[in-house]
Amino acid sequence: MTLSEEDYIKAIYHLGKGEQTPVSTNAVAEKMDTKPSSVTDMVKKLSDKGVVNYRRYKGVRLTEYGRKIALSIVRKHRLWEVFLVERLHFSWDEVHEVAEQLEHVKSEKLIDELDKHLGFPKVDPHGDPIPSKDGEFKKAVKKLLSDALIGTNGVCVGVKDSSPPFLKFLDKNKIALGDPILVLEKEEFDGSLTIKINNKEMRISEQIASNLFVEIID
Amino acid sequence: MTLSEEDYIKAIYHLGKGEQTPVSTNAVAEKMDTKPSSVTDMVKKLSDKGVVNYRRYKGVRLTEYGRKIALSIVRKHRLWEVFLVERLHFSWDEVHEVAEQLEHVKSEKLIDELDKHLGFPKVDPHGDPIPSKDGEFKKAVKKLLSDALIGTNGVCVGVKDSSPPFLKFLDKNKIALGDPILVLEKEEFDGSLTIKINNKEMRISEQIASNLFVEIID
DNA sequence: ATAATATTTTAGACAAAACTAAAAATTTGT
DNA sequence: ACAAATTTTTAGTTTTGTCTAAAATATTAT
Ligand SMILES: [Mn+2]
Ligand SMILES: [Mn+2]
Ligand SMILES: [Mn+2]
Ligand SMILES: [Mn+2]
Repeated sequence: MTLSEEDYIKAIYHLGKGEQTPVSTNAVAEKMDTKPSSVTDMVKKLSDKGVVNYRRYKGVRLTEYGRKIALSIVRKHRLWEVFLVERLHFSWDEVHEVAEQLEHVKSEKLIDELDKHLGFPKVDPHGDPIPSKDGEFKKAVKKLLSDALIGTNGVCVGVKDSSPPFLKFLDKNKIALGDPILVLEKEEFDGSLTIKINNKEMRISEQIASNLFVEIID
Repeated sequence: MTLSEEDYIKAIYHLGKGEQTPVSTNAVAEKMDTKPSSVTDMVKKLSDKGVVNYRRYKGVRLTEYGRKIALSIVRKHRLWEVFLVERLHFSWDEVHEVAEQLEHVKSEKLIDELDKHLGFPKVDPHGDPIPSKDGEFKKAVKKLLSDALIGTNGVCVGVKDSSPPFLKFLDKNKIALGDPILVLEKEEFDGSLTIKINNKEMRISEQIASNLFVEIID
């Protein structure tokens, strides 16, 4: 697979979360920052290669083969992110761009040794699970903080939005993965929450809460 | 610079060892495993970009700017090689192909942190010097073992040929960088040498000797 | 149901990087 | 010096991945 093909495969994978439903041409174009016509061209090529199922005007879905490829790229992306943060002192808002390049380096030995070197991590710096060599990975049992009821006791385990602005906001407010969170209050009017995190009370907007994953520990 | 441009720049740099003399189109084509006509096209483009000086039929030379770029690519290549060998258990004959890809990853922070992480190594696994961030590096005072006189006492510090077959041969014969070497005999007829290495006497062909660098310690 | 709107595809063009075949310039041999 | 051989460049294609503009299809609203 070429670099470009790999990026398309990854985009289709991420957009097709739930799997079954086909992904629209426009959605791919938006995510990849290209034009829909370019997506159509590429999708035809990927279809010829057996990577996706495609019927015109009906959207596109990864085949089993395509899913394998997607998972291997995601695995590489996330392992590199762990490496950058844990070994090279990158902060979690700086890794994405570099991992975007590193994920395309071709060498099975490289990625297996990297995995071993890092102690077979299960999640990346944003709390996203790292697929194993054979493409398996557990869908973590996490829910959005914005969906948690008052009194919920949990641990912060991931972010939905991993854009630098959001991650920097969390850093600034000393919210990190692994932190225990208790939901104290929920404002009906704007959905904002009062939480206790690291023994400190703070109020966060619904926009923040809907981008933070927690694992409930009841 | 694109990946392809970077590979051309690196090739021109390596071919132009002594600096001054221009590099021929055919030489670049051979090294890059492409056709001379492709080289001509690329060299024109690099000339437009100010990376090389080019006059048709007269060959090509890197500009000062081009040399900077070349050194930064060589730096990345060699630092990654060190990483692969020292941290990921690659052997020295496996690293080149992967470093060939990693050298193109764009991130100044990445390479500076990698350098730090590795303890600012001075040479790569083949004994080749690693340029510093600002493009300086010492031309090691090494000479070919085949040029050494009888009685010479030295340390093996590098290889001229770093192809897997040669490196594997050295491994098999327990010859490694850092090993002390004493030249015992030199056969007039075929140029072969009898050397003492690691307290063991062995005979090596002139072809081997002419691809091993030693630093003399007299 | 039909018109308006939005989405998707097709057709045609372009830039990057490669190739082949032929022409031009240089180098070599006598 | 001049012919032969070699090297290098030019001209014309090809492939990959992109784009714009226009046509086709699907969706939504009246
Ligand atoms: Mn990518
Ligand atoms: Mn991530
Ligand atoms: Mn390369
Ligand atoms: Mn090397």
